[in-house]
Amino acid sequence: MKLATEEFDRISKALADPQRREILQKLVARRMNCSDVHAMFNVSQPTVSHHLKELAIAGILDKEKQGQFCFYQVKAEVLSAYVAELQRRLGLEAIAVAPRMK
Amino acid sequence: MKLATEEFDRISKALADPQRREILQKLVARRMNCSDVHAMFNVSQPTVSHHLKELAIAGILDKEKQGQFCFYQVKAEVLSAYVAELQRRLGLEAIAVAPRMK
DNA sequence: TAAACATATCGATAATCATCTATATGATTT
DNA sequence: AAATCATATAGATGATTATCGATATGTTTA
Repeated sequence: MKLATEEFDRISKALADPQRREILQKLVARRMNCSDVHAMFNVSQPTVSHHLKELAIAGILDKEKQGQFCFYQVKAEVLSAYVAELQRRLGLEAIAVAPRMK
Repeated sequence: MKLATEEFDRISKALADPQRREILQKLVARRMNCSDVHAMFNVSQPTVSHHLKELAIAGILDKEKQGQFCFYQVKAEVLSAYVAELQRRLGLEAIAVAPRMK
């Protein structure tokens, strides 16, 4: 999966706010709805909703409506693609460690 | 090398501005002084100076004064540590990373 | 159907920040 | 010593944004 520069920059921005980063980390652990997230932090419900929207727009969260609830979960492929692209731009090479022959 | 949360967040912010990210990418390719960088972009010299300072404060650039010139170069270990920490926080499989040979 | 609940949107505000011009500081050169 | 060059700082401005309270919208339950 290849990220365009605008997508890459959007994700970088989404990760740059500490509150939003913390929310994202909670969602890495498990899929949650908005009030679940809200219960974990000391910010208002609209603020949580806003951050979730930003993360979703950046493409790193999936939004799934179930009745009155709205579940969010991380899109691991996008996160992986982001990190890979970041490594490429920073000149860091991923070293694949080959299993030793026996 | 282990990054504290404040250092991690500072780096995330430093990477979040596209102009600053582009400057950083140029410095990944080679060590440069301020006017070299300035010559590559359409922003004023003070703006370049500001971005270089932010990157240095974040700990991802090394600043070395040589006479009237001031050379900046990336600190690959810090970038590696950042990416590793990012992967950890995003729940991505940590793979070994190393600075590219030059 | 009315009340309660979950989430999103609106509009406002304060803080942050990217950028500029002008200028200061310090080093080299003539 | 004066002029020139490299970089940093000061101060201002406009844009972005994190946050809030109030409210709208849509869903479930009593």
